[in-house]
Amino acid sequence: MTAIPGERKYSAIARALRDAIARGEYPPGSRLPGENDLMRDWQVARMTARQALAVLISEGRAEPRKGSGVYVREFRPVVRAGITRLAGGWADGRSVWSAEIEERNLTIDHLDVAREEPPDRIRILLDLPERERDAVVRRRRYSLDGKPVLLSTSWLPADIAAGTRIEQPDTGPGGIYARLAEAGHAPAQFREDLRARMPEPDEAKRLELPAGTPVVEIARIACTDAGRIIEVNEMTADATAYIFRYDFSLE
Amino acid sequence: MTAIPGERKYSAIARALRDAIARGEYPPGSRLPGENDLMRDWQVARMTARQALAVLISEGRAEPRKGSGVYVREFRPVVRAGITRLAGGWADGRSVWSAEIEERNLTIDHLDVAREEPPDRIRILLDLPERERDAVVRRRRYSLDGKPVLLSTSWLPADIAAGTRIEQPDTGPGGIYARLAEAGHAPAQFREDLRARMPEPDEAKRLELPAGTPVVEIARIACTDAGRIIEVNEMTADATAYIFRYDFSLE
DNA sequence: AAGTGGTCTAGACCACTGC
DNA sequence: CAGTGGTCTAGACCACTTA
Repeated sequence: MTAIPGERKYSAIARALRDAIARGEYPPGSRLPGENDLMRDWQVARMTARQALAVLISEGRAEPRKGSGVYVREFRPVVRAGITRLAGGWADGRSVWSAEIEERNLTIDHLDVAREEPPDRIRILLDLPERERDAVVRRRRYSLDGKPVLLSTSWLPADIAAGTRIEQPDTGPGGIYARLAEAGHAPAQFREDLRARMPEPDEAKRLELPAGTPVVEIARIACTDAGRIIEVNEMTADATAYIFRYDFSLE
Repeated sequence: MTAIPGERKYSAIARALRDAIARGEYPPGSRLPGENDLMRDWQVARMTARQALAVLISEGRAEPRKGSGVYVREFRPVVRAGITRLAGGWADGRSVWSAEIEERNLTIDHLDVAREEPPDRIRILLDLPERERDAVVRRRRYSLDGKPVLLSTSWLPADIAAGTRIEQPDTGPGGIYARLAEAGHAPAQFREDLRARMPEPDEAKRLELPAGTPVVEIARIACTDAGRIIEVNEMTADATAYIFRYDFSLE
């Protein structure tokens, strides 16, 4: 414990805990000293001990569980491959981060399909005609080993998707892109825009996110050869659950 | 102000402020009611008012300035195109988010080049020989309109890069990739792995991040046709400053 | 039933900002 | 110099988890 002149009490406590975690004294999943422990060990008031723990929580290093304690968080991300179009010669699995090789159980939790008038930003992209402002919307929630990790909302023009298997829960082999191709609107180009931010309160609830967990928002646009946008898919992912991978080769 | 049964005081205050921001009552950059205002208006103790403001701050919606007030945050991201290999027909600028069209001033703040022994994860990827464990490392900091937004650390094998213009601050036209190509190690494939997390304390300092700001970590690997990894670039970006864009076409 | 974190009060002093 | 957010104390009651 090296003292830093002028350092705040809560900050010194937080730093001591952070260092102890880094040294492996509190492995992932283990319980940290609680408010009462810190009050006793450091001779501080309750709110000061709480503030120290709040630092680690907001850094995403610890997770409070009501009535139980504050625990060191575990990170076990899966790789989501955004592009997989490799010319070979690329040794797979090469990553700076310890990626998950073992099998994980990624399932679809919730699925509903409807016809709705989309929000403005979607309507403009899909270029919906005046007489038909509705679109087909597919909403999904994905869970990884039982924990929700991804919310996905996919919009398609009704004049293409309505009445097809795209409006069924099970879209058949090849999914919606195969169905779009059969309907003469084969997707040819994709764009994914990513950004990270802190979650909205309702996203935090639906993804069961502890404090200090950002989300990654992905907007995927699919486009035909003719330049028509045939799908807009907005996704919100638990940032701690995913590594987003993009591979590309020159020629 | 709709009451929610059982809702906590701080939560109700936070929700009221959040809704007021959403309604435009407090535009980006404006000052929110302070601790003293909230204590008076809601008849609560100081810590309760603080907690309400802390909710908005940790959500990334507000930013405290010592001695001045709590302010609504502004978001003006730029688009970073990870891949730009378009077959045409793609109407550019199509995005779900209001992207920045206007010119922004992205500059390199800091730049230093050195020869160092890299950390293990890098050494393994670069497959450095036993007799030469050093690598050439280029560290950069980028600022957008004067605010630091990106830290970049690029590692290259010394047996390729040492003594070349890659070790100069100015690498010449085409940058390091052109120099690598001239040396017979043209990059042919790239991989970018992205993940979002809360910043380390020193990253928060170097990027001048207010609380509630995640960072995006990007690990970029460049590889020759022969399958040799010739560069590993680790970047840390202010998540509020960037939209990461990946375009790709089938065939 | 004991221990835990979550909320809340009513004070206090400090450093910093902006007029 | 007045107002602001930042830190800190010493209490209190509550809902929840765990044994």
